[in-house]
Amino acid sequence: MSTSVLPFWLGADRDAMRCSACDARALSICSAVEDCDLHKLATAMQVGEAAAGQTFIDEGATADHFFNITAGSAKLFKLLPDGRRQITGFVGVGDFLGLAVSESYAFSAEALESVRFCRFPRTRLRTLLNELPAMERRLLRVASNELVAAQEQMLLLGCKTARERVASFLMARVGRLRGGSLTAALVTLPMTRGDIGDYLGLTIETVSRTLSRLKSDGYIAIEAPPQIRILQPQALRKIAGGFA
Amino acid sequence: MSTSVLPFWLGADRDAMRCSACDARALSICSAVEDCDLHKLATAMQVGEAAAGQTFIDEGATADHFFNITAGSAKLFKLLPDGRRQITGFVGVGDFLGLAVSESYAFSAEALESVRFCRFPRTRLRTLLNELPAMERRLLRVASNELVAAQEQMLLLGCKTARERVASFLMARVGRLRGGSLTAALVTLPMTRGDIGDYLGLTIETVSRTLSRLKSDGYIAIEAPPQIRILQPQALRKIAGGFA
DNA sequence: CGTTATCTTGACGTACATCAAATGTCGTGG
DNA sequence: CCACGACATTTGATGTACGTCAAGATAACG
Repeated sequence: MSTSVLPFWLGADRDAMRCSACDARALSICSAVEDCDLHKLATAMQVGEAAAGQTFIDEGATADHFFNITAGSAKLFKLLPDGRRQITGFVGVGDFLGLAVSESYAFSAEALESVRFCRFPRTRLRTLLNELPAMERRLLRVASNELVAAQEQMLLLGCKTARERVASFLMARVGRLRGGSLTAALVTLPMTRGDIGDYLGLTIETVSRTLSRLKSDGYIAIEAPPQIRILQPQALRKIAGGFA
Repeated sequence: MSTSVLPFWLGADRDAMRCSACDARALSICSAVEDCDLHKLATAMQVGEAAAGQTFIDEGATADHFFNITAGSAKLFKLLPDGRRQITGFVGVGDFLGLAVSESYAFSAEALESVRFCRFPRTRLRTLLNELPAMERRLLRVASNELVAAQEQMLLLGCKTARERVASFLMARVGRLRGGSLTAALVTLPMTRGDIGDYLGLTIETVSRTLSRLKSDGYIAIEAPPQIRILQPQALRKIAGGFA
């Protein structure tokens, strides 16, 4: 159901300019790299893309690359033998994938919308990090932040009610847009209800029902899909935090 | 309910020998530091301890130290306002705490058995890492491994049944002892059923019932507490993996 | 050896899952 | 532009795994 190699490679190995013009640079770990060092990155990397729905990292496969998303978004997930799925996160422009130290990838990645990325062979990364200590520092920061997010997600999965989970999910989406404004906000949900369910440890139906309930309670409004308007961010924040 | 400062400090700032004689050194990030550089660690660190049941890191408090466990074990957890608790992990000798980049700790830590540790001011760690790049590399490895473990735990909390969760927990305990032998193994559970429950997203009663069931099914034997004998590791591994 | 916390076991309740069907949405081709 | 089919979403009816409540049993402790 999921093995897939990339459709084609946009060979850009020797195009050092590519990095300096990259949309994602300001957001990604590459921002830790000085202009004059960019060629070291550019020569090691390959650019690729995956169409919506395509799996471009396979859990269990040999982990020979690190990925950096430059366009689009994707979902990361783990599977059980009978098909049960846990989505461990959604990633977008600037996000970094494949930190795992082990031999194989710990999760699969599938494009939500068409995704572009650049990837580095793991073999070269070790030497690359030695040459670019700022990048290593940045990686450590990224990993630490992800660890905090993972712990927050454990709290959600282990303790929270369906209502609190959905509220948490929506508020996390608001937070990633701007600094949690107190007024109404519009969030985009590029993933399906099924994806949200597998991320929150709920079923499609429960996600749908819970959203309907939040709507009828006046907390949110469902706009032209895939958008949702947060009508009462502060109240929703309280629900998400487990106060209600 | 939990604020607590350490009872006393075993002042050892100028004792550079302490590190080279440390029990935990081989297991911890300190193993990445050469003997000749140990004094850099020793001068920055403080040694402390916490009695069983004592909270020595408070979620939300200003995160001004990094911790390294040198003896004993502890549980890490997050709380919701109404007291619901998610234990995010158990740590032991050699484990490292406080990677969070933010201003405050993302979790609390409470000693299971009497704990000894050394801690480093966050302010000094930045310069310490610059002087000791091997330590930074090691930290990145540690963080990456924890990230993989966290994703595995999300799979557990989001997808697995009570039976699968408890089996996973037991097998993880076996794995940390030796390389998952195929014969019977003895595991020690220094935490209460309540702790296990809060770690697995279950109640005390469900943990107890599930253990009883695994016992009556012949998978495990309950020895003199706090020990459990794994009678059928391979079968339990399958249950943990979601095959049963 | 009493006191208290932890663990086990049972009876019952419930939040969410499952099953099922109606409704809505989108892409495709006539 | 509209008709059609495939799929996502919503909504309802029912089932169940696990939570809650309660009572003993066992172990830890001074």
